[in-house]
Amino acid sequence: MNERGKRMQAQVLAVLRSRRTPMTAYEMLGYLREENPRLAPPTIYRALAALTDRGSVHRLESLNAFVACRRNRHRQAAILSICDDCGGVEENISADLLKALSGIAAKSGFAPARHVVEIHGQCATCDSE
Amino acid sequence: MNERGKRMQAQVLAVLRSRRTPMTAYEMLGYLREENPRLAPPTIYRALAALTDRGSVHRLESLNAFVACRRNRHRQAAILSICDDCGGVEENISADLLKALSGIAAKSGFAPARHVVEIHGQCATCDSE
DNA sequence: AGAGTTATGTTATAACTTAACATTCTGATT
DNA sequence: AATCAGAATGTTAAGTTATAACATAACTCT
Repeated sequence: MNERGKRMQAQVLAVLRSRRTPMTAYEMLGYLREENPRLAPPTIYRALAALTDRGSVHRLESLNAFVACRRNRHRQAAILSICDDCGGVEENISADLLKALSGIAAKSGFAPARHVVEIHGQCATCDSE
Repeated sequence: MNERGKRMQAQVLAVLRSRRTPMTAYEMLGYLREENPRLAPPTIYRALAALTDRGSVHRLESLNAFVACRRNRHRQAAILSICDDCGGVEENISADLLKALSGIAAKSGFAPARHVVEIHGQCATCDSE
């Protein structure tokens, strides 16, 4: 990846970080177009692919949306708790749980490569309202 | 739900069951249109919504696709192992693991309501090839 | 500066999903 | 059996999410 690539990824990441709730690619596109009106979806998706590969961004499969990682540098899959009321996302890491999940899949010989763990519900704040 | 609704859901479920790999809504639509050419997406999506509510069908969030449930009548979330080579999906149930996941989320006061657990990788057959 | 690589720009379209309202079917009631 | 309310599908249209394919521009290295 070259300087230019990093710049684009940094911009996308900055937009994502400016919010604590998930954004869709098209929402990001909206923001970034204020500065660069010619920006097109593929560019965003390419930056997002790089960022998620790197672990700086998590893709929320059950929302088709993205959040910035708040616990940088963990290389494992995160357990993402998604508040269906406020949209907030909490990130948890648990090597043990991931291992347990892999174990269950592996009982039949399955070789796990990537985990998707998302929990929908209400965050502490919304739950107490 | 009335007789008519059941019929449509049964048809959709039958199509899904005829395959052991996931199908998208449009693939199902393709099949069902052979008999009923006027069938439109909303009808499929409505049937799928009912079937997933009921637990007869699982939605694969990370694929935007659906599979028939092979272990009927479990009310808990399934742990779905998805083979990225052959597309096969294995279903596992583990109340303990789900509870452990909920526990992790609950540490911060999060109230879990629905779990999404999908594991990508290679099934035993594909892994040994 | 020039060659080769890599990323973005651009256009177009594919793939997935739902909104909104019309119509038809169903099942209960009289 | 005729009517009617409710519930589901039919239909049209559009919204949303994602990618293919090729052109162009930027970057890196020598």
